[in-house]
Amino acid sequence: MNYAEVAVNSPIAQRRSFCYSIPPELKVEVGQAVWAPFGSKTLQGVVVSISGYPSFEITKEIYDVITPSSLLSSIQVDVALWISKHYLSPLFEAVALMLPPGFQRRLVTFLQLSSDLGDLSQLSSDQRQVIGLLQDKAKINLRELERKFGKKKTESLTQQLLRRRLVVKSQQLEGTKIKPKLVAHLRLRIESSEAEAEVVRLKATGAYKQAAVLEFLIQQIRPVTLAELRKSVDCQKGAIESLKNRGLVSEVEVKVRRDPLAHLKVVPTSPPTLTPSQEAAWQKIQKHMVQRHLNESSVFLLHGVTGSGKTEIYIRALTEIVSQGKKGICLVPEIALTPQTIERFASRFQGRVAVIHSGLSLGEQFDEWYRIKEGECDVVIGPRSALFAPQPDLGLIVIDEEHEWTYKQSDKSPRYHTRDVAIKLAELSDALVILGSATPAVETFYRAQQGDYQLIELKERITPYGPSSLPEVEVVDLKEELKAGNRSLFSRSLAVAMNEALANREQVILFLNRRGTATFIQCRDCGFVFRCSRCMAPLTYHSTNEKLVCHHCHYSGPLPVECPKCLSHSIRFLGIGTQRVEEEVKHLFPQARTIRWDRDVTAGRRAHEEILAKVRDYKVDILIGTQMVAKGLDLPQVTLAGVISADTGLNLPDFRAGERTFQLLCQVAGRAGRGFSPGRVIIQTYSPEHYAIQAASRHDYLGFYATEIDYRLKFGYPPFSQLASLTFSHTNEPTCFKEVERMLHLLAAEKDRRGVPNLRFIGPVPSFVPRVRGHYRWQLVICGADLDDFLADILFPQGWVVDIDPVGVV
DNA sequence: AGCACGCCGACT
DNA sequence: GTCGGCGTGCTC
Repeated sequence: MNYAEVAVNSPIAQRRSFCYSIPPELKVEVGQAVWAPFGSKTLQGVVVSISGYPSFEITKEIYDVITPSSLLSSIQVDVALWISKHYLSPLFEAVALMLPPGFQRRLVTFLQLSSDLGDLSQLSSDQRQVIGLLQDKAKINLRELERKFGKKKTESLTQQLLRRRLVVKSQQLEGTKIKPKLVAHLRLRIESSEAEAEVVRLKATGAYKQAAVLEFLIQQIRPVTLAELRKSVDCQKGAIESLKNRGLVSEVEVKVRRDPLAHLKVVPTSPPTLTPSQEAAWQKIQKHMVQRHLNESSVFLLHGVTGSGKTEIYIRALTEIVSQGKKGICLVPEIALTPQTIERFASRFQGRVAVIHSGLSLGEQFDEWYRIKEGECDVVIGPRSALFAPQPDLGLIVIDEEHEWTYKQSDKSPRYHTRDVAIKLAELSDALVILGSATPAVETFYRAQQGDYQLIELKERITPYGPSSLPEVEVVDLKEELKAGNRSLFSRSLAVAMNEALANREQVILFLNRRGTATFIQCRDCGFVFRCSRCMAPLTYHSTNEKLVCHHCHYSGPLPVECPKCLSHSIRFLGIGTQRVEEEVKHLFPQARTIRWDRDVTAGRRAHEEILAKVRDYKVDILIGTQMVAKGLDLPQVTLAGVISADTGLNLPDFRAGERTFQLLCQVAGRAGRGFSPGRVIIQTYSPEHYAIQAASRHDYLGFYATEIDYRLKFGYPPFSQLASLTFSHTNEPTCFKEVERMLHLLAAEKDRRGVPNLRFIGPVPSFVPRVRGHYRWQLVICGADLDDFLADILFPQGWVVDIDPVGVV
């Protein structure tokens, strides 16, 4: 008898697997999806290991397999186990990252009348109503009753009726959400020689249309769709019908692939010639790819400024791995997953590219998943989730813009970091990793300096017009502007530069860092800040509908006329939004055509594309936007980039604030001057002496890194330690605080008991957003050398969110 | 999350 | 006495 360790889809299973015996008639392997009895239900699960001995005294039998073969490779299973262990996430959630789209199906509970209806007297009116409903419908979904009576009420009602044996419960599996797409195709039902004879006969009787259809089908090797037929043959439905009726052709349902790239016009391109600096970088990587040296790291950090041609190196490396009979995954930030990027890869790996992103329909995702699993894709390209594509024979993982914070999944469990999981996956697959960035994360660069990764520099910047230097950056001190009596959003330098650019018919980007407190509203007299009553987050003013909006819970309310605290009417919009900037631009430069690019404007799916096209086609002079404009845009005509205020991000209570600001400013600086004319960048700030701003103005990554790493060492922050953020949320604030205190004492006691050195606790403090949807949030941060072992046995009750290696506000 | 078991109040 | 309330504990 064999036994399987199964990760079951139950919230109580948490980080454990459960042991089941494998009935002899079932063929079960690691990575396979199975139905397993669990308590009173049957749940979906995935086999994580198989052994000849049970790990539990009383085991139940696996009920059935869900799929005939494995869905996850054994390497993927190992990665899931690692994710669950390292990020303290439920095992099934880690496994679920790698399951095909739409895999998870729930059990639906139904209620129906029992066969012998007993005593119906002495029932309450609600109970009688339920019986009445069941008499009408025979079977009723418990969810429907919940909608009618509410959750609590339904529970007691059903329990009463069940106990009286008036009704019985039954469970049924929710229908599949996705099916392979079937399309009607036409094919010949007779031999082609017979069909030829038929054509002659049809023509003789004057049925030219039918004859034409038949002639067309004779030439086809495989069944064709009606649409394909109509492209070549002009025919009506009647002609096809009569051919079908006479048994000459038949209609068959053929499985077709929903192809997300179908609309792209992909022209095959040949590799461009590399610049000398690209060539040098590529030689180093290629040498390692062709002949691996065991003492050299298989992780590369490709450090190259914006526009230095990193993408071409990725493509060369992917091509090389494909030529070795292996496959690759290329991860890009979601925002960079534009049609241009996809086209570029698609044209180099003709028909062998799979794209995964949130914009795809579930059906498209499903089809891509199985196409990848079948080994039909040399390269999978997508955002962080593409790392879990079922790519067989994985040889290379590329992570572009490695420092991007969106590579960390923070909003839901598992709270994994794509870079760290990718390195783990590569290690288990014996694959290579290329991390690329103009501004590598401090942790990454540190590891490269330590020799854990191979550092490859790409120094030269190239544009479509040849090599170019980085734009000249001017830092403007806003304190000086105030002294000079300039109260406008634009410093004198920026205003002059904008005027010049507009006069030369050149384009301008205005960048706004809107994180933190950029758009709040304050009373001028008493300093009262308008906040959301549910979340305590500062409210944002939207001039389009003259309303205040909470960006956390989407509360929306009218604009107040007076301060609720001091009744003053001097209410002022502090901080700046893109709307405010646009208004001021329109006021100062009435002739300029402006466009805003932020989350509010780009609600639609194609909005990004439309805005980009407008800028490309010179329909716009000034582009105003938030973080989004800084990322991945290649707009050759832009010669001036202005940062309205570099400070907002600097003042966040986060040890990475400096790093984040530096990265953003470098990205903005990289936007200007990618074309013909040299670019120019103006950074406005109240702290011009700050090292992040100074270094960014000199395009000096190494200078920034040197200062930053000293600071990290001095305060014991990563990479010299590991962090974990523990957040507890509760509707009652004292309860919330007490629980966090309790946890702190528990952890401190555990630290002493085990004698763990170099472990410190920060907090308890209210979270950066102290209240969300009526829940108070308190936070505890742990900083230590190795948190995996320390946290492994700590029990976190309901309401705790544990984020290992967090990014963002810590 | 559900469902069992188990221990106390309002009834036949 | 019993029916039925919901507190505690378990699910391979």
